[in-house]
Amino acid sequence: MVSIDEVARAAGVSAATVSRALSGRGQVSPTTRERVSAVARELGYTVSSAASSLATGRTRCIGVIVPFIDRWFFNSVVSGISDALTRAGYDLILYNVSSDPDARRMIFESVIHRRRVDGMIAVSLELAPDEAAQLARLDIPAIAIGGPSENLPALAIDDLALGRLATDHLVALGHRRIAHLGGDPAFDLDFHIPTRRRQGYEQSLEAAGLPVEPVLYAQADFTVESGYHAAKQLLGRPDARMTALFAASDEMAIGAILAARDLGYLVPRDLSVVGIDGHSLSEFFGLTTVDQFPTRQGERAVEAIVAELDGLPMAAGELPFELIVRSSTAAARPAET
Amino acid sequence: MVSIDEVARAAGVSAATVSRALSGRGQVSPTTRERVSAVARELGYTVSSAASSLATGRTRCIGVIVPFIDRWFFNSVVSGISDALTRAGYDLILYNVSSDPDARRMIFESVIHRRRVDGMIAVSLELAPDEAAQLARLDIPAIAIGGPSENLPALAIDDLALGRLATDHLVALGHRRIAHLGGDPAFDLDFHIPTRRRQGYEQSLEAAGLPVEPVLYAQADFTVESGYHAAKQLLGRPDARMTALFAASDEMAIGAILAARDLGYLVPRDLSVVGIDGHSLSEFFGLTTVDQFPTRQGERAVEAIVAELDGLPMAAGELPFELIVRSSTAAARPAET
DNA sequence: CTGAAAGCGCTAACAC
DNA sequence: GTGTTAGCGCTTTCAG
Repeated sequence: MVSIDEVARAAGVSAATVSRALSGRGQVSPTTRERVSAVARELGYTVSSAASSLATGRTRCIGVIVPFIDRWFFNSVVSGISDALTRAGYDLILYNVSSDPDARRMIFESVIHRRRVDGMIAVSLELAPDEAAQLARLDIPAIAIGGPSENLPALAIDDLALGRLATDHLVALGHRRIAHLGGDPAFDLDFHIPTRRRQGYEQSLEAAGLPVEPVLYAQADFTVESGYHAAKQLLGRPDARMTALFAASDEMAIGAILAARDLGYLVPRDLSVVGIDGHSLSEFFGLTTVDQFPTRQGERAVEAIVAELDGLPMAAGELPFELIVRSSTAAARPAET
Repeated sequence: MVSIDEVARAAGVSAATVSRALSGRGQVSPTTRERVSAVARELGYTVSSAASSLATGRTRCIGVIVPFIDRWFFNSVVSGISDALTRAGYDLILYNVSSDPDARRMIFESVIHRRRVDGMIAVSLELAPDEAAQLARLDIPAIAIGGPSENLPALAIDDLALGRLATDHLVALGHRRIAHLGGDPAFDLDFHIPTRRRQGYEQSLEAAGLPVEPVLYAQADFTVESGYHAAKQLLGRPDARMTALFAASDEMAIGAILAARDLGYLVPRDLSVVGIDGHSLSEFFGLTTVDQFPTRQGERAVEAIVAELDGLPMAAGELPFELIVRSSTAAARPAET
């Protein structure tokens, strides 16, 4: 591997000049810069990140912690993060804490402490107080995506408003018996997303003067399959008689659409369905959804971290979302209202 | 940040001893090791990866290059890689070359040259000769997942055999008119996967003495949506009259199942459908598929790289696959054979 | 078994 | 503008 000294010798300058010429920091005459660049290119020289990091204290790496990498929402966010980091000239170290709790502890206790990253992004991960403390000890900028966090500045999505918007849409269409497919609150690590969306649903009903009925509520685990089964249960209850359903995720909503079909119900004639996410499959299924632009969320997080690293104030804040109306929702039929 | 010297001073030994005690390399008396560990823990000391890398020449990082991170197959592989690397004590740097060609060039020309990684895994990425050359110049172990590569040792999946197995299954069920949903060969970057699977399909037909008919072939882009549309076209052709369909990906197969349903066909009574992948949704749809265990593929790649880094010979080789029969395929009805 | 000392390859003051 | 000189924090001979 060719070192900076070889380049320096070949270009007839000192190592310091090579460093300045190539990094753009400090003054170098255009001629020298040109010559040094040429020599470096010719020799195939690239700085050693280790040496550079050691000297500067910067690694030009950002760590990203996710609970899963094989779920749509998370890999969409990571995709946005990845593109934004590449553009900003940073590498991305992926910490996937999913599998086992031991791995998670390891990561927080030692891995991230090797000072390998200049900043951290935690995606939909509610940190335990001691984990947040570990992060804080690193003394690098860190930001959470996915909900207000007590221990970290965050790009928060207002899940309450999301749930309210989705339900308001159904209410506005004249539906009075609106079911909700939520998540298991025990599985509520991720910023209480299921709970918040459910509360939004309830607020919307109450605002419309509609009762919140337990018979109109079912739990699933955010997947298509679980949504399918839960929706089938709901649709099968003789006492439910809903005309609309709000699922806390698009995947569950898709499951619900498939369940309705299998039971012989027509969507949206017999059942209006709305989801949350903006999942890549939602358009195909004609699903009305509240898009939360996960890729954009990742980009926003990168912007915030990079700004902070550049000495600007970290811009936390709210994340945008938008109701996308497609063909899975329609006005309640007069006979049923 | 506490340094090795502070630990050394606090423990009353030299920095060298601290290094030996903590790394496990070299001889240290049990007593000293114990004391040093205690002090280190107490002070919250962790080695600086930059300093360590500079001194040893090892980064304990593996680079992973993927064309997409937001597609099921790739994030499944990455998930496997990530878990295996965590277990092996390596960090994972993710290079997502999807977005734009400029980014791709950048990554190959300079990013990976900063010697930030000890090894590289390229997932389903056919490298251009110059890209492979860039990689080779790094002089670190590299391995490709996804098909035989001319420029890189590879964990290859035998896509020909995959296509043959899927088709053989349909043939064995007595089907004579078997359609194929393939991928766009122009989109064939990824080791000619669509082409190979199609060839396997054709081989199987020929072995069974069946003709290869263009009318039974359609192209899509591996997604549910494209599979849906292509299958609908195929099923609508008056001259096709197929009783079975082999799709080159599970997502397309799922699209085909949905298309058949929408046309009023019953799966598998009117149409048997088989896919390839072992997609997480395939079980839900009762899809018969050839599972290619992507998570396992990632693990295998890590094993190979780590072995090579430990001085053992790199174990390239073939990847396993398995036919999983579910409810989307059934024997051809006698009347139709 | 332990310590001293020489670097790993680069950057950042500080001179000139 | 450019070179000199110290390190950055760790590992690893080499002595003892």
